Amino acid sequence: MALTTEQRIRRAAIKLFADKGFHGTGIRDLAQAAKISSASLYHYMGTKEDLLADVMRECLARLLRAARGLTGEDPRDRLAGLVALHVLTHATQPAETRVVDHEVHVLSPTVRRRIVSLRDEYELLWTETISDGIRAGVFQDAEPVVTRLALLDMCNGVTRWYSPRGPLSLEQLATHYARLALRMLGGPENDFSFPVQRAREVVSTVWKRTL
Amino acid sequence: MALTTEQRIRRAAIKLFADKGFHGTGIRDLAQAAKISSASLYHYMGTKEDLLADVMRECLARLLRAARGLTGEDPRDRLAGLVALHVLTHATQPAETRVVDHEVHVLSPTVRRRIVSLRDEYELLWTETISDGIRAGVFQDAEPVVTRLALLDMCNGVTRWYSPRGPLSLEQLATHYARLALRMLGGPENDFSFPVQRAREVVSTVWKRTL
Amino acid sequence: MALTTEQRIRRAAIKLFADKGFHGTGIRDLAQAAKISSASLYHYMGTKEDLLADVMRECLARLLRAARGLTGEDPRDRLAGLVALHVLTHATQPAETRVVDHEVHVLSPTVRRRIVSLRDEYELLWTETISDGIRAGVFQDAEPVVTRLALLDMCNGVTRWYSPRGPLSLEQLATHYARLALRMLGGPENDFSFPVQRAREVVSTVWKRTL
Amino acid sequence: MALTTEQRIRRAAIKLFADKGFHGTGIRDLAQAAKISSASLYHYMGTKEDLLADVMRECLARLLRAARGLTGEDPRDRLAGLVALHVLTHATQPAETRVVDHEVHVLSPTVRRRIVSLRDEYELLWTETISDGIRAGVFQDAEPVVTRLALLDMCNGVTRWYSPRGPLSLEQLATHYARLALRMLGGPENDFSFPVQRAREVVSTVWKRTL
DNA sequence: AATGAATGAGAGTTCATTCAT
DNA sequence: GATGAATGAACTCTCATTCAT
Repeated sequence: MALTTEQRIRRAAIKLFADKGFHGTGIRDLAQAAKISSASLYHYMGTKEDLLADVMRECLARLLRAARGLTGEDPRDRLAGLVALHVLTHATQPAETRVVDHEVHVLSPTVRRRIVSLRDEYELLWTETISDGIRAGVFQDAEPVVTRLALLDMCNGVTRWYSPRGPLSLEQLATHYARLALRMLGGPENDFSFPVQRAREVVSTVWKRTL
Repeated sequence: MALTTEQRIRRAAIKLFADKGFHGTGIRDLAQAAKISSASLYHYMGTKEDLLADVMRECLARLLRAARGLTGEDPRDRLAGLVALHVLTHATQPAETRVVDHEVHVLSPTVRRRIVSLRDEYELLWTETISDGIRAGVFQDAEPVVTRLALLDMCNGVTRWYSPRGPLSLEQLATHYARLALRMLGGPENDFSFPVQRAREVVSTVWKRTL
Repeated sequence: MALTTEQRIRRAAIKLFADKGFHGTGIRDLAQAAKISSASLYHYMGTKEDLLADVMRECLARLLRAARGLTGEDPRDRLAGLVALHVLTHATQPAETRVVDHEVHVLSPTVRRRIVSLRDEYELLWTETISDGIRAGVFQDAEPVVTRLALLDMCNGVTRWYSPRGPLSLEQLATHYARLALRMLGGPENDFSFPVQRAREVVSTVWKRTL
Repeated sequence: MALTTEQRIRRAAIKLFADKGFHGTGIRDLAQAAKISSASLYHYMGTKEDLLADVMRECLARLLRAARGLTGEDPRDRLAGLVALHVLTHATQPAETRVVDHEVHVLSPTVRRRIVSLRDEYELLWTETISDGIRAGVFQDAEPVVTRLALLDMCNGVTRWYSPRGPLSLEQLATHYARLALRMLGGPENDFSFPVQRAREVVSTVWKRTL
């Protein structure tokens, strides 16, 4: 049940990149945290940038998979689900999400493109949901593109401050954010039947396997 | 009217720290961008960290000054004003705000404390405004602390994507965000009389002098 | 039989610190003299100061070990032995002794304390020997503390000028200094039976292994 | 009565070179201690090395002048005088003598030659005195050259440890060293009539004017 | 007489990475 | 599979010195 060397490296990378940033983390820091020599790191990874990209890719892939796992015909339910998923992911995987959200700019252009396109794929789900809602008349918003960005930025922020030891449970957090989102889109705030508990399970499943 | 050396250094620092991050920016990069030798940099600054802290301090001070310049009895107007100010600042000073928002973690504890306390002072204005609105019954929100964080995160995001060459004018942007904010706080979205134009002037004035 | 890298570094440090002083010796000088890159130096040492401290510690430890290896009941013989040992060490290991004698002041307080305490341990042997001699009535001296300092300073000087190609053999040098010391302490100059040859062997043994 | 700028610079140089060594003292340290800007330093001195050489030259010149001022037909008296003078100088001008004794090796060859030749001139007085004593039969020593070196090294050491707040007065110190010297040269220790008080006056006179 | 501004060179140290073992 | 050894390049920062004002 002990972690494999590869997993230890990824865990170390996530923690350190999240805490000190990519440029603030040295190869020796990684090696020490992963309990191997710095030379041995290079058996398991390409360059330091490759390690970062791998971590990002895997995290985004999981988020995307989770989001795709969401069903629901009603756009309000789908949006509430996306928000809950996103918020819960950021609340329970703060290190991973910090890396994904904050370190894109250090990637070289080629690598960055691949990561960003994954992110775009994910954001497309939000875009579609919002469009569907507007088309169906359940959302009112004059600037859906901007609102989508505002929603995502708002939800991303959770990674920076949420603490399970704080006053809010994960359920309360997710529910509150879902309400905020619906309000932002001009819908009655409680008009969604998405079971937040369901989002927790999805997040939990997707992140069960050690990265 | 040409920039002084000190100003060139600050401009260079803001641009480079914003683009490549603090750790991603070398002292030689700064020197080159400021068109002096790297040794000369040290005539005008202490350490690289001092330079970062100076920039952050000045930016936050200006934001705080602008926010304090806002008047308005009605909490809805005050909130709309804060949002407009924040969003316009992030839209028109993207480099400065990126540095302030993203590089706090590289500061050493002592320096960080001073910067964070400035930020706290600023956020207190938001907290008070929201409280006032709830007390006055014009806002409805069960989690005002969380909502304040959500609001700020949402507005911070603007720095990452807004482009004056995009479809939205600054006025439209600010107005839209003010509406979103009011919606989030359970108020009728158009129920504010804050003149966005006024916020533009404040921002413009505060940032007129070269940093 | 070739020197290891670690030994080459120590030899280089001793030679250069002795010739040009600690501050006068650059890390690149050390690297060049040790025939490795300056980055590689840091595989084998901590900081430049650590390297200096290591060298000093080892040299003092050897001197101390040699001095403790001296026997002799008669204080005159013991003093003659200490003088011979000290002088021969300074004559045959001029670089090492110069470093130990001249570079203490560059050490940071913490490190300095450790080095000085080693030196104090060594000087205690001299203090005890002089006290014994006075108590036994074979030495006459009104200021034994000062005289001990004078003796040590006198013997330290040898490192600066002795040359094996000069007119004095090591035996003559050691014998002469032993006589001077006994004269200083008011004893008949030839009244000691310490075999200088014995001191040579001790010194030789202690310094046989490459530092 | 305040010091001139030139004097402040010299005092600063002496103090700092003595405390931290030539290489350990920066031009900015000197400027700060002399209370002028580092650029202004260069109005009063040539290079940093020139400053060191000037200080050394002046110190040695004063020592030489003092030594030449000594009279006395009897070699014992003359030797006692030289020792007293040397020891008192080192006890009362510790910073100056430390610089002169410890920093010769940082001088470039050309400059060093001039300094060393001054030193040689001074040491010649010792050599002659010892020779005279041997020729006159009042000294017995088989290795007068070595003994002269031993004497000087012994006396130089005083600069490192003498404190006016210690148990020895300057008179006691000088008298003790004179005795040690005479013992080393095989003369009866008290067989000298040189008034140590006289040496104090000479030293005092020579160093009255601020360097 | 005095100095702020400026700099090329170099300081000690760490960087990510490679490779022989 | 693992690592000690090695390095060129780069790091932040300080050096002694010059010069226009």
